[in-house]
Amino acid sequence: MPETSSRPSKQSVRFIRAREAQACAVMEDYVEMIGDLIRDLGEARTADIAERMGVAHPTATKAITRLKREGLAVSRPYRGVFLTDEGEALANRVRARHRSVVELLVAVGVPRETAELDAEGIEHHVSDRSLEAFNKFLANEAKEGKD
Amino acid sequence: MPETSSRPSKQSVRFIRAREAQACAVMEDYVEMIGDLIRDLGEARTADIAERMGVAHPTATKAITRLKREGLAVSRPYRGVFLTDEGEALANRVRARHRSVVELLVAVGVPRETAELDAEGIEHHVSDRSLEAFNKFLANEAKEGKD
DNA sequence: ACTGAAGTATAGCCAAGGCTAAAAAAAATG
DNA sequence: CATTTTTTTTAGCCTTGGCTATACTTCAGT
Repeated sequence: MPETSSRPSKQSVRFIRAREAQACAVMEDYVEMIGDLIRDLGEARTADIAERMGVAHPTATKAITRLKREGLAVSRPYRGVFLTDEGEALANRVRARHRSVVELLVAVGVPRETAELDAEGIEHHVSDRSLEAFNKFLANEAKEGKD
Repeated sequence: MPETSSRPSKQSVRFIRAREAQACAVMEDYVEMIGDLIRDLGEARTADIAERMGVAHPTATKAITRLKREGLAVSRPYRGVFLTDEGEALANRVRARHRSVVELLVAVGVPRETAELDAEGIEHHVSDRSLEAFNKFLANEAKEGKD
């Protein structure tokens, strides 16, 4: 992995970071989706993955190949896809983060339906630091609502 | 064995939407950056654009080519880049949205520095609907803080 | 006015992530 | 048990957005 730049300017850091986050986004989405399918249907089939992700079947197959290469999933030809422990851990992290993002958006006044749509893109760029702040904010809201 | 394959997936919509938003993200970033450079330095040169975006010069050149094709910018070879009216309008929209996202993150408790970093990726997925909610929330915060 | 240093553009490579069309394997049906 | 239908994979193409190396302008300093 070659260094991106010998001396990144201060302004450039955030763009580089955003690009890195984006590079993980698709993998995160597939892993979460596979986790959902296994939970709901007992297995994740290529056709279902593709259909729910809104892509053509071959696109899903390619993504699964990358997932396997990254050690996040396993599968045998013409059989369902399953997550490794690492993949499952990622899926759970992603799912939790997704929920928090949706809830935060709703909490600040975004209509739930819009929140669900926007969260899909937003979530991949929410750092642990921001996520922590979101959860704290939500916990506080819940407490105040109770009084 | 539940027969699930006949059900058309509504979930795919949000992924398709997120992909569309992502496709605009790079263009939006370059347009905003060019606007900033023109404002700060009077012109936007390729080297400065590349340096601030954190990419190699040819990558910036390619992006500028796409911007010109989309009617967002104009330039003559070996000369600076300038925005069309459309490009300038986009830059202003993007800049305002960026500011709102940062302020919202700060308002819910994200440290300012983290907010600046995360906002860069998040902003491209914030719909007009969400943006409206953000601004309303911020205006309300400001008012309550004043009392 | 020349020459060398900056700055800019082009050529060509790569991987990701879309697509369609076609082949291959598995499953279902007569 | 053969045949058809469904599902999955493979092959091959495209664009985006990175990169390096090289070529071409422009500009500045003698």
